[in-house]
Amino acid sequence: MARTAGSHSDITGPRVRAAALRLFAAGGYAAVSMRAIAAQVGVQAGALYNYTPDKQSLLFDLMESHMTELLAAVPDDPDLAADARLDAFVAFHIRFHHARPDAVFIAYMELRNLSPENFARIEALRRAYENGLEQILRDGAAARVFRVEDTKIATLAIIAMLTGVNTWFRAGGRLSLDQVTAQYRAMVRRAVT
Amino acid sequence: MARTAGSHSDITGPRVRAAALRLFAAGGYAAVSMRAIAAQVGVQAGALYNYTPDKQSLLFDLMESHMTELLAAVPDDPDLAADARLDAFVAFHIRFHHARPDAVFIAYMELRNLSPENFARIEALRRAYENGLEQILRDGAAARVFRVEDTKIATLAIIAMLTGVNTWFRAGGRLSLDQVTAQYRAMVRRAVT
DNA sequence: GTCTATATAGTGATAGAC
DNA sequence: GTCTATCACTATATAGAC
Repeated sequence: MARTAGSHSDITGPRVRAAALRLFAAGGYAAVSMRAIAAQVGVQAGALYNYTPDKQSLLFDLMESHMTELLAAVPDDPDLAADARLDAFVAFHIRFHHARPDAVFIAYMELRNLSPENFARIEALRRAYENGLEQILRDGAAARVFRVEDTKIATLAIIAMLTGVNTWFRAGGRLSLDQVTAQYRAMVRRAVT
Repeated sequence: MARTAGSHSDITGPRVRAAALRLFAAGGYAAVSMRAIAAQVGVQAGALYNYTPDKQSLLFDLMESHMTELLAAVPDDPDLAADARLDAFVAFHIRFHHARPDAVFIAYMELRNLSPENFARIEALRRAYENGLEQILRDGAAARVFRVEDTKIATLAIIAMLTGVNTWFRAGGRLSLDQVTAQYRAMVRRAVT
């Protein structure tokens, strides 16, 4: 612990990321200044550059972390029946995204602010996630559990439908998240059966 | 036609709106400068203020026009059977949105850049559109043509699913828009039946 | 209606003291 | 690691000539 007085990189770094996440989600990447992020953290703007080489890297890191966590957390047990795997995917997607509204919002809204190389990396992660669902649909179609004309279209349709929950669901409303999940599970199942 | 020489408001106005629509969709409202819009139109930045009081009004006008056109164009014949009305809604939504990718993108992505009053006006239009679909689902449920646990959730799920087509469909690809529409129609029908 | 010029304020990023 | 100070730009919006 021979740490220099005033050294707070272990705490300030996460705080910079947290502030950027919140502000980018609320106001949009282009509309948020480095000074605004610094003010949230409680430092001067120049200090931020100890934690990120530039503003765009900050955005990319947030998006990459989100996508990596998503891929690490998505459950899939190929030994289960396809309909059970689909149910599990639906429940997971809704719950995971509900827990991270800011990261989800950024991951969908700020893609155009990434450099071409960074954009490609995020897109690859997103596609890997989609492929997980598509494999479930394919296996289910092969086992004649599902009836899906085109698994790619069904994949995109289901993900768009599920992600949409984030735009309107608020805890404490008319329905609980479990109730909402149950209804989406039923709609998704019927859509592919 | 006693028009002053150099007066082009009848042609410049629409060109300002078209340029703003394109640039806002491509780069995001906050990242697009009035100078960039002016350059696209072929005038100096100051001249834009003959057509809009400020940048934000330009955004609002684009969004309001889009939503008004959407509401004016959506077909619904209450005398038809509910399933036929739903099919017509699906086909309309996909086609209308496909024809206006920039306006659709802006309407979903730039809501946070509206003033509270303007935001409320756009939201009201959006809700009116949703209500049109919900009424179809309600009528179908009452007639026992549909089985929908919660018509509000089903409405939001269907619209999210259909709007998602804009994020990936490109003409000239593996499937035609009609083929895509047919598959979404089938999935939507099954989801509520 | 469009131009040029400008007021006023903000931007991302860097240098060097401590 | 954080600060202050600053560079080099860019922003929206307006004033007044034409």
